[in-house]
Amino acid sequence: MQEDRRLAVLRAIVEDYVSTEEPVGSKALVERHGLGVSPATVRNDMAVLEEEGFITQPHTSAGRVPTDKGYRLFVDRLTTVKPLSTAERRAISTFLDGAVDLDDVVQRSVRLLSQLTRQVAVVQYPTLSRSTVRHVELVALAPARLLVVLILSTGRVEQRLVELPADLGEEALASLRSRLLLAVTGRVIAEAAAAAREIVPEHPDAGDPTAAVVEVLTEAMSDHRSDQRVAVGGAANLARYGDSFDSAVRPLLEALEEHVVLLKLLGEASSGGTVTVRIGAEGPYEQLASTSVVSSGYGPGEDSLATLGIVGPTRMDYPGTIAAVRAVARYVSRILDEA
Amino acid sequence: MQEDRRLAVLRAIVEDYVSTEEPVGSKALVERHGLGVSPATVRNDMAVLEEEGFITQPHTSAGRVPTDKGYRLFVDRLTTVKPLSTAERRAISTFLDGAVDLDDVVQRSVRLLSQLTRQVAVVQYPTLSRSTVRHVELVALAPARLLVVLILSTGRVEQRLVELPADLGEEALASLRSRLLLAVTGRVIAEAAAAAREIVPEHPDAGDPTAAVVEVLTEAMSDHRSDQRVAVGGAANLARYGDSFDSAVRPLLEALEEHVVLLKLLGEASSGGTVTVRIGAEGPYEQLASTSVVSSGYGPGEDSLATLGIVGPTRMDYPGTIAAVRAVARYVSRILDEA
DNA sequence: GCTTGGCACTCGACGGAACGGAGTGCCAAC
DNA sequence: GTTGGCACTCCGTTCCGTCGAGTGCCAAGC
Repeated sequence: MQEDRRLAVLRAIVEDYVSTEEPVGSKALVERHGLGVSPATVRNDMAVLEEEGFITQPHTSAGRVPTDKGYRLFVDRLTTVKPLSTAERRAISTFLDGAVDLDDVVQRSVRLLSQLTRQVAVVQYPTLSRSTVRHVELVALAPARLLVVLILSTGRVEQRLVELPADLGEEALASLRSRLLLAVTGRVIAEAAAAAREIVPEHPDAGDPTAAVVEVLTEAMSDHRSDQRVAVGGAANLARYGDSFDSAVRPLLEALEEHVVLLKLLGEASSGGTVTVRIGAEGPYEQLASTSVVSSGYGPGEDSLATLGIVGPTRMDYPGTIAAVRAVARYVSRILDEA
Repeated sequence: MQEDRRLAVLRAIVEDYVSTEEPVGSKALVERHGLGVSPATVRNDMAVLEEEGFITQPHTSAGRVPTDKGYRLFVDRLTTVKPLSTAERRAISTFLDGAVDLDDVVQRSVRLLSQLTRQVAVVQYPTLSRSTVRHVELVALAPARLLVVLILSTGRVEQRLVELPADLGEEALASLRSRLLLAVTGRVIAEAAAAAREIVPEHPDAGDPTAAVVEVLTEAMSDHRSDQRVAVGGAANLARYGDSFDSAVRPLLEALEEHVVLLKLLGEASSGGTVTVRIGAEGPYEQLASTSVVSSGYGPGEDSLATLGIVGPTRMDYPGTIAAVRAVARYVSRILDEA
């Protein structure tokens, strides 16, 4: 079937271009891959592939380069699963097993991902929104100064300082604490926030602390700032771009500073451990038209609490990258499961 | 005095080279600065300056470029204090006053510094070592699972999970908590850790939690990992390097990933708000021979808890950068003072 | 004793011409 | 449908030649 061979040619072009970074010509293609046909035949196939928009030539009489559409087809239909090497597997487990807390897990994941893929890695901190409240603690730092500590099922701890309108006695504190606990523990934060707002002062007077504490607590729960935290690593890998500096590296470096942008790039946490690939101009930012994003949701159980992934040039080793992202996402999920 | 004029020439060379990025010649120099002498005279001065090692020419018959030694002299003796514009002052206060907690202060400082100086900014999180323990809280998450929360005078909160050998009753928990508080609150962490280690189990048996808790707590106190946390921002400014990519940007990007390296670069926190400038090869890393570091200690009161600063090319606007770093360090210190 | 104008010289940057090579498209033959 | 042949197209490189900024030196001037 010519159709099959054309796809084989496309695959070969993608693979060659990814490894050599140079437009690939018909002759080299036949030599490096055992296609069993002559360069002329490949040229015919290439002409068709170009007509269909899967490849282009940078200029007449140069080799061919895959287009976004070409990469898309390659990723969707031509990718053969590339199992990680045992060395890589071992690297993942030794790297991540040493983590001491959530923060550390995220930090290590970023580092690991960037080293495995040799790309810029981005890991979103687990979102608050779907997590539950494990505990609330009120700590009196001074008579009229309270530290509110909120502990979530993901292991994240948020703390806020509250200045009270008046001094607070031991028993008032204990009472407030127990009522708070009753209202919020075990609940998903959205519900917990609602329940907290239901709490009314026991002795409504000017000095009652309830309102102040509840306000701070619900504010901490719905604080979207914490939803948007991400860790970034491996920016040094950008140095490999070398050429195409202004067009590719500069906007990417800028994007890396804007965590909001990064989150949008990573996209919705695809549930169930599926890896999402967004190629070039498919993404929402014009300036990042020559970068691709490979991302996956992660989280304990079946849930996807957050997303992690890498950002790199459209010309990247998709099979290897996808395998690495998937493996890390799974491993991190497992760690969160255990915790 | 010719000596004075020579210094004026050096200053002019530095200023011109910093703003134009090109070797500066005698003629252009006389034109742009009102030196009141002829190019030929300037050439003679330049020859002397070159002989003394303050400037070089990239190649014969090109203009002159300052050497590290030249920048050093410029910074030490020729810098006129350059007050910040009111816009900049306002930017600093509006930017930093909105901070909600320590983490936020650090994040905002990095951002602010990188925007003010248009360089890569680095801010070290306040060190634990000189801070005191404000509070310790033990939270029973489950009968045999304890969350240890350590609150320090800098506002930093460290938390650790402890698995206990056996279940723990209410009163045993309360007793342990109060004994801990007595031992550690108000003390500098080194002393606090020592005091904590003195605590012996009340009822020494296999199930006693004291040992486990104390171990985790002292470990958290002496954890140097937290000493070494830094925030980095403004890497996008590296894009302005453009030329000299491999020689300058790549090693710097790599250094930015290695927080240990960054800390070494920032150097000892110079106390008392003095700004330290390390120029080119004066630094400890060969690969960063063409970058300079401008840093300052900061912290509440007279202490320097940590360091902040910027990293940039040796060819930078030293007066402006020094002013910005100093201003930010002072402002951050003031904020920490108030907290 | 500096300072200055003059002058020959150096060397990189820039631009155009020539060349080689990789790659293509097309066509006729199989 | 495949293949070999062939003319053609450009790109990248190299090789000048020119231009100009800048220098160093020297002799004259203040």
